[in-house]
Amino acid sequence: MSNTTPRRLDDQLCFAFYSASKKFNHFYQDALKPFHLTYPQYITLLALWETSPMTVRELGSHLNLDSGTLTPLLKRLEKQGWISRKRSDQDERQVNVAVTPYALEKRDEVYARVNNCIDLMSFDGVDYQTLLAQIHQVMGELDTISTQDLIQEA
Amino acid sequence: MSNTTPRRLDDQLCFAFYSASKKFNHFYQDALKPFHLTYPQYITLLALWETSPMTVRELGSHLNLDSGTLTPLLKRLEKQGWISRKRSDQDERQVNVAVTPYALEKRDEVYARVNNCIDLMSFDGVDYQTLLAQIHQVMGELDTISTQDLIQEA
DNA sequence: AGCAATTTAGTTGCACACGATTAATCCAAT
DNA sequence: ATTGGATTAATCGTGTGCAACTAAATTGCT
Repeated sequence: MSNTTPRRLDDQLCFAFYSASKKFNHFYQDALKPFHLTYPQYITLLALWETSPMTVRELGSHLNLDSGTLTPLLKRLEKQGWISRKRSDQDERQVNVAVTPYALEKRDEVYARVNNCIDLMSFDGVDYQTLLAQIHQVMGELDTISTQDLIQEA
Repeated sequence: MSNTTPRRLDDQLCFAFYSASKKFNHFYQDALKPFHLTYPQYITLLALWETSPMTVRELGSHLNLDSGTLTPLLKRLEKQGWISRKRSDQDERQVNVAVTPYALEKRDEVYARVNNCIDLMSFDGVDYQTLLAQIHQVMGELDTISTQDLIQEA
């Protein structure tokens, strides 16, 4: 109850992630412009190029997105011909999402475009693995904080 | 044109920022629940607690947000009594955004709540300054890539 | 078998985020 | 003094992101 100084550093850490995420999003938006894909749509396709078909739930647990986000996103991808959605015969609650032949045909082109754009960057002073590990550690820490902990002092 | 392998590592870096940003957002959403503030609203107030008044443009350049995002956000903050919006007399194009007495009164309480929630985390294995520096370096690299570079090979 | 609890995807409502456009205002150069 | 260009905030349209809820289907328990 005594600490009334803004945590500049911690705020900066969150703000850094917030800003970096937006910048990356913008970067991919430009890189993927030839395909009319957004970053969330791109990572959805990435997951499906690796494993297809997947149910909406499986996709969601890979991408950390719920059906409220995925359903409209998948409808847009379907409309543009990248994926198909079909209710499972075995369990009619599930919807199987699969890449289309068009998506398979375009896959290498998308990979090449993204790789070429990434090549424009030079991560010289960046220790890639350490950075990734630290981010994961921060995320792990965020996961350990339960909503309960936060609520109890509200 | 030859590299058709997905850049798992780079995708992972972007995805790590993307995921961490969402987790942080959720963390602050919970922490700020007693005040009915979102994270973007909170950083807007942080900026204004430091400098008030500011024009929408000045706020936007601090937070990297444009008027399309800020105008509705500021209207919500105004409606809830945190800020005031008044068109400048000197230059009627500008709108001066200022914290209200209510916001000043609540400031320390918000700081304390955020600090208490951050205290729940332990950034043990994390070298805070190095992490921040690396994130800034990545952001700097993203800034150097101009849209032109990305467009030319589209 | 029958029914309650669970699971799944979809829907709704709200809040960003941003590109593109618009309207009002200011400024600068004639 | 006018006017053309620049600046500023607001607006519009699209696309997430998520909490809360709904409807349908499945599972589990007796």
